[in-house]
Formats: sequence, C-alpha cells, structure tokens
Amino acid sequence: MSGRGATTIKVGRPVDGCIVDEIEFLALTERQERILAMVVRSYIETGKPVGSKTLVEDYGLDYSSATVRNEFVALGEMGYLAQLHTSAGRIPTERGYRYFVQKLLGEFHLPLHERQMIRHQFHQARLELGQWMRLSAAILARTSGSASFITAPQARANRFKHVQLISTQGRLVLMVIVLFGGEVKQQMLTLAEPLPQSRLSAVAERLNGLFPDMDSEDIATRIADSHLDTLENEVARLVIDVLHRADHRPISDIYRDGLVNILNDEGTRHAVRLLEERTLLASVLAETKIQRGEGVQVVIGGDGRWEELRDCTMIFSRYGVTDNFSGTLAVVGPTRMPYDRNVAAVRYVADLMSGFVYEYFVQDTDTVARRNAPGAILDQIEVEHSDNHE
Amino acid sequence: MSGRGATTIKVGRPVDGCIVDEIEFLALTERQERILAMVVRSYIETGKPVGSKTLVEDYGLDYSSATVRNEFVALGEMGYLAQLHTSAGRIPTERGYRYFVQKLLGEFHLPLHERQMIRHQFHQARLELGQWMRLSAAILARTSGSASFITAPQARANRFKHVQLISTQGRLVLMVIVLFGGEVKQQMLTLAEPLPQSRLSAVAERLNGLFPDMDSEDIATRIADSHLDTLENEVARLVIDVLHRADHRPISDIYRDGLVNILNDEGTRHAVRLLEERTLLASVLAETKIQRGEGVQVVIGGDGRWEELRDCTMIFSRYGVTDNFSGTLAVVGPTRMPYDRNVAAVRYVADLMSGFVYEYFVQDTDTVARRNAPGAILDQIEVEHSDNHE
DNA sequence: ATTTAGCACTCGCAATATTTGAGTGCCAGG
DNA sequence: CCTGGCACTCAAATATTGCGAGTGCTAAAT
Repeated sequence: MSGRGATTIKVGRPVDGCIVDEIEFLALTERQERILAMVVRSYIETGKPVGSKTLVEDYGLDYSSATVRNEFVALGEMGYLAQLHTSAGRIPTERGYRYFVQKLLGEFHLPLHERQMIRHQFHQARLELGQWMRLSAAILARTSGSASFITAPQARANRFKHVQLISTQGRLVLMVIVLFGGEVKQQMLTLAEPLPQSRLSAVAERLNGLFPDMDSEDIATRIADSHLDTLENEVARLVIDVLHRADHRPISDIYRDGLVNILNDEGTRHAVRLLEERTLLASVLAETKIQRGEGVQVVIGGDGRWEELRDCTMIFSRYGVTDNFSGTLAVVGPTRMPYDRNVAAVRYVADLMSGFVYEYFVQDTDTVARRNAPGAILDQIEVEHSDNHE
Repeated sequence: MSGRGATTIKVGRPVDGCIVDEIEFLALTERQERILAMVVRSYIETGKPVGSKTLVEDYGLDYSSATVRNEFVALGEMGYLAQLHTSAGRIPTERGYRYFVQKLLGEFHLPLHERQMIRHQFHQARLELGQWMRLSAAILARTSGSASFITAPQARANRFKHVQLISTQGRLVLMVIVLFGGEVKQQMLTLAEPLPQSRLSAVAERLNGLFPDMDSEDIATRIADSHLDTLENEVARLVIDVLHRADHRPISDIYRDGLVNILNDEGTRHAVRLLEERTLLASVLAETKIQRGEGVQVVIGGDGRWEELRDCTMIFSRYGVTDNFSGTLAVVGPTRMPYDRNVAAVRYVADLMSGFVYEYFVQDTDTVARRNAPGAILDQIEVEHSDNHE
C-alpha cells in the first residue's frame, strides 16, 4: 500500500520540476522503467493483462521473455505491477500508474486539428460564461471519452457591482444583483405595499452609488454610516445576504458532461454519484484544492479516501486567476485511460478558459488589460501549446 | 404489438374522464382485471415473474391456480401478459402496464407526512426559480427512487422586461436582460470605444422606456420608428437577438437528479443518454408535448419511438400556466416502477410548481392576482391534495 | 554476473454435461 | 365453469472437462 501523500500527483510541465513526494518511489532501473511504461501503455490500450511474450514480440522489447519475467517479479515486489491470478499477465497497480504519470509521461499535445476544432468551437460560442463552461465540459467529455465537469469560477470575497430592482406585479419585485466577475444573481422580494418602478430605480441607483466594488463587510459598515430609509435598508440587507451566501456556498454552478461514457464500466459507474451530488464533489474539491498549485493534477484510484473514485482517475486543473477568481475543471474516467491525451486536453481547455476569464471577467483595476483585441487570447494560447515549443 | 397512439396515456383524475384511445383495449372481465392488476403489482414489488400459485396462496385470490392459469393464457393472447419461457411465470407486457395505468390505477396521494416534508422544503427555499427547480428535481428523484428532470418554464413568445448595461473594463460591457417571467439573460459586448457608466445607463433607460413588455417583433418595428443612435441601435439589436434566441431555443434550462437511481439496471441505464443530451430530450418533449393536455402523462417503453426509453417509463407533467409560461417535469425510471406513488409525486410537485410560477412569475396584467399572501399557494395546493377530497 | 532457452506447472476461462424445481398445459371429474 | 392431478418443460444453478496463455524455476550460454 502506498502512503496517502503521493496520490495526488502534480503533472507540471517538465520545466516546473516541482514534483511532490518523489521520495516515495523506489528507484527503478531504466530497463524497469521501460517495461513498466510498456505494460501501462499496453494495458491501457488493450485492457488485458499483459504477458512477457507480448512485450517482446509485439512491442519489440529487445530482451527475452524470461528476462522480462524476472523484471516482472521485481516490479511486482516493489508494488508497481500486480497479477490477478498466479498464471496471468501483469497489470499496473495504482502505484504503477502513479509512477507512470509522474515520471514516464512525456509532454504531449493534442494534435493540431483537434486544437483547431476546439478553438473554433470556442470562437463560435457567444460571450457568455455559461456557454463557455458548457462547451468546456462537452469538449472535455468528447476528447477524453470520459466524464467531465467544470465549476464556475468563484471569487474569494465576492464584490458588489450593480443592483437593479424591477417591479413585477403588485408587491413583488425582482432584484437583480451583478457581482464582480459578471455573475448575476436574482432574488424575489415582497414589498409591504406596491411601489412605482421609478421609486425602485431610485433606490437601486442610490445603492449602486454607495457600494461600488465593495464586499459584504464593507457594505455592512457603509450601511451603518449612511442614512438609509426602510426600503433601502431592506434591499441593502438582501444584497449583503446574497454576497454572503455567494462567499460561503460550498460550490458554485457545475456543468457536467459525458456521464454516458462511464456508465458501461462497473468500476467507473460509481463515480456518477460523485459527479451528481454537489456536496460530495465539493468535499473532494475542497480536499484536493489544498494543494492548489497551478498545472494539472491527477488523482488515481480515489486515494482510498473516496470510495466513489475507487477504480477511477480524476484529472483536474484550476482555471481562471488563481486565488482571485477561479474554478475547477476535470475529466473523470477509468484508471485505465489515455493519460497523455487527457492531461493534454485538460491543460488545453483550462488554458482557454483561463484566458477567457482573464480577458472578459476579471475587472480588477490593477489587472491592466494587456491583451486588447477580444479573441486574441485564443490565438495566444495556441502559440503556447504549439509543438515547436518543446 | 400495439398501435402507437395508445402509448402516451393520460392519467387524468378519474373525474376528467378524458382517457384517450380507450378503443384500443380489448374488454376484460372483472376477474381478468383483478388478475392483471395482481400480476402487475406483484411483479412491480418483487421483480420476479409471477406464477399462478403465488397469486392464490400469497395474494389471497379466491380461485384455484388452474383457473388462474386459464385466465393467464387468455390475458396472454390479448397481449397483456407475457412469459419469458414456456415454463416461467407471467410478467406484464407494456400493453399490460398501459391497461393497468389507464384503468386500474386508483387515485392515490402521497402520505401526509411526505407531503408535509415536501412543502416544508419548498417553504425553506428562497424565492428563486432555480432553487425551486433544483428542489423539484431532488424531491422527485428521492420520492420516486428514479431519475428526474425539470425544464425551466418557457414563454411562447418571450417579452422584454428590462435591460441594464454595466461597464466592466475598458470597452467591455455586460448587458443584463430581464425577460417577462423573470428570466435573466446576460451577454457581453465590446464597444468601439470606452464609455462612462452614465452614458450606458442612459441608453438602457431609453430602451427600457421604448420597449415595455414587447416581444422581438414589436421591438423590431419600434426600432424602425424611433430615432436611435448607433449605440442604442446596437444594443436594441442585441436585445432582439436575445429574445429571438429565447423564443427559438429547443429547450431551456434543465435540472436533473437521481441519475444514480437508474444506473444499476441494465435496462434503464440507456435513459441516462436521453437525460444528458438536451437535444434528445428536447425532441422527446417536443413530440409528447403535442398532446399537451393538463394532468400527468405516462409514456411506457418509449413507444418504440425512443430507443433510449425502451425499458423505461417516463411520467411527466407540464407545469406553470398552460401555453403561456410553462415547463415540463418528469420522473424517468424502469417500466417496473411504483406507478401510483410516482404519478402522485409528479402531480404533487407539478401543482406546487404551477402555483409558484403562477404567483411569482406570471406578471400578465389580465391575470389578476387572486392569491395575495405569498406562501398561501402552498397551503392551497395541500387542500386540493388532501385525502378527504376523494 | 547476467541473460536466455527449455520445461513442468498453474489456473482462469469457456464450453459442455447434470441436476433441480417452479411453473406450465391439459385432461378428466366435480 | 371450476378444480385436482400429473406429466412435461426449461432456465438457472452446479459440476466437469479441456485448453492455453502465462508463469516460475533451473541449467546452459554469453
């Protein structure tokens, strides 16, 4: 069994160098690494336990099968390979996958035409966060052949941007609150007596003037200082309430996709529960987010911590502006998944979304808009991901 | 095989009397009806084919097993019962289920404490459409033990209520459009040059004055009549665009829940595909909505039209204000489901949501608000569902 | 000291036989 | 028209067998 620290693996670009928990892995000879990588790749491809002969004959390993068998037992003793029965081929253990992902996984990019297609779709989408998120989930699901999800970017301390009161019928009023970051909240309220729209607009206007870019605490103190009438006070309290809830909600909007992809496999099916129950997902994200490094992270086999992820791998990445306005996107699929492709997909989509958030949603005054032409961000990212870059 | 017309069955309250396609069913003697009902109930309960002896001994049927067997073959010839193999017990055919649902299903109410719990949860929820929808889906999923979904209420021709322009950074502007019905749309736009918030507000204010409660066509003609400057014109076009898209989108927001409930059964698992792909769901709803009668409808076995629903039953109901502002909510589960309970659940939740939409979202001037106290609607519905009512 | 060839052995899988029992269909008698 | 009785059927559960991919080990080769 492996220690728990190692289960969340950072897949930084090689240059990052910041691989965590390297100590945990026992040293492997180069030949052992080659064999391990072959077993993992073959098993991922075929799904069948792989025997010594297969490696030599089909994969062109330049040793005899007997030698390979000897290495097999060595790798088995170190916990990287396992066999289902005494006389069956080897399959990678979770530990084996982890070693593979951490050390043996090269830099990989989605093929150019796929990247182009993805960019094209993002170009098509209208400038709306929900659309981009839905698209991200769809693209991740399709290119990975697994399930995917993405959570809305969330600010650490939400700030007020704008409020509007719209008279509906009788004493009912629709309050629309726009948060820093472009998130729009709505809330119904019932007045003591009907009021004309003009009066409502005036109230909203006054509050808009009073609370520019404030968070819930600032507003609370500001309320105390100002002389607000009953209605203004009530609305202000609701605004605070909305901000406060936005700050403390466990998780914001979630878009999911590709659930069908993980239905047919008994092992991965349980993961649907995790994807469906937002509280569960929230707790998983809360725990993993602690190491909120940039880059893509890989959780293999649920770490023993999450039963629902037992036979699953979750590849995820934060996106947005770190610690300021960011969300999570992820691919969830069987442990036996094409890691290189999926890691590349997650990274690519995360970069696209980050660029998008950066350009369109972060309105921080000290964040000077360096990229002026809308849409330019997409091409920028393409350059970063280009193969020449290696 | 049954004709296609009969597959969608209205489950009107008995008083409705408007059962469709009654002709299709062959007449059954009372004894045959009893036996059919017993088989359906037993099969729903146990999941095993039910034999003649079981009915007599365990269910207290006052005939000998031989007599029952004779009726079995009669019911089999009429297509209501089937047996998997020559020497197995009987199970209901889809046709059998349909007869059962249409004729043999009594009026049924959720037990009082469940209704109370549900109402309590609705009371707790804040006055926000999204919340109520999410709650509806959750409640349906839980009380039915199946999957559920609910689509946002959609107006036939969306009407403009309010627009607001909010300067974000540089030339980026967030446009927030509130539709008749309280739906809030957002859309980013890029200006040719940065403008102060005051100018933006003025534009919004002008348009708010020009387009009160109009649909996209009205606005289009109004634009022609009025003298709008470039910016006003651009924003107005976007408003039309948003309205137009809202009118023609195949389906609006969907909330799903309880997918886990249908994962473990091979037969129902495919339904997840239908629930996940909004276009698919849209097409199914479009076809069934044609008979958009009120009341709860039951689609058994997908009618041969939808492969994904082959072994599933979908119990659904429209809610809201018919033809004016309405959505669909449904339970999707195995054909072998507790029909009485689930029909009751769908009806109850649909009524709650209808009341909610009616009270809070429909702002039609000719819809006089008859129910004044917010929350009263819930109790109103409770009275309608009370057991005394039978 | 490592690698390789050779060989007996293991064990899951799939295909085939065997048993079992719930449930039927049918007939003759009430 | 209903019922008791009886031979019959057939899926599911259990047991049996043969196959072969793959192993572990040892002794020879490099």
